[in-house]
Amino acid sequence: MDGWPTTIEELISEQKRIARLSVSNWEKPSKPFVCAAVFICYLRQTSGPGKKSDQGWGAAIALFPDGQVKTFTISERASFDYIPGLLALRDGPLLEKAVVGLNLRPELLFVNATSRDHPHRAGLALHLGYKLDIPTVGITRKPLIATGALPGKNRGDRSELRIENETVAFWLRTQENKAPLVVHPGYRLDWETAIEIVLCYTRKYRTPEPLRLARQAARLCRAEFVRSPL
DNA sequence: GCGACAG
DNA sequence: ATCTTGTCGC
Repeated sequence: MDGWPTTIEELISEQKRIARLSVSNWEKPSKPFVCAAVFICYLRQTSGPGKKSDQGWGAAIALFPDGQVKTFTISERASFDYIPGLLALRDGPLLEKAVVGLNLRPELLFVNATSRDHPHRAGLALHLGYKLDIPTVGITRKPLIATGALPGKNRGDRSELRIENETVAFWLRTQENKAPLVVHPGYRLDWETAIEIVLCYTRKYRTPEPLRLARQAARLCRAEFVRSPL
């Protein structure tokens, strides 16, 4: 998509700019709303971190209040190597195309990336939300640079993740006896709302339902390609 | 200098 | 992200 930095220097400069933007907090609607998620997976046979030109599949899904699901998938080669802190160079354009392909404006979007837990306080969940002007919640398996003690063992238990004295994300236990995940308040999200939303969408599984469905869709798309390549 | 490092 | 092997649960 348009407007994504293409060099390390451009991205860092954009991250610094996005980090200091001031925007109003999103308020969770009192009525049911459309929630979306976007996910990218890659095909790679080599080991080690992802490289430029790896074939990738992006899937965006919208979950409607009545349970209906709308899906959009797209495949493209990676635009950059994977470099921690610079994920936007690799995944930004494809993530945006996938969400735009849904052809609707969700109230909220889950992204598999950090937000304030970032060297310049502008991880990809925040960046993508800003670019699309959609409130975002970032979900990752582990922090990027923030640190903090693990949460308690019960669903809903949480603990702060900080960079120096600043709280940037939270460990959150969404299922008892399962590994916690990291909740990153993204674009226009305050931490209380982010945690409330994640608990809302994790009644049955550890991963928020929209993100689970997007991951499933992306992997299914990849599997179909592997079965019969063009 | 060495290791760690969202996906 | 992906890989690999085993195990548990619906």
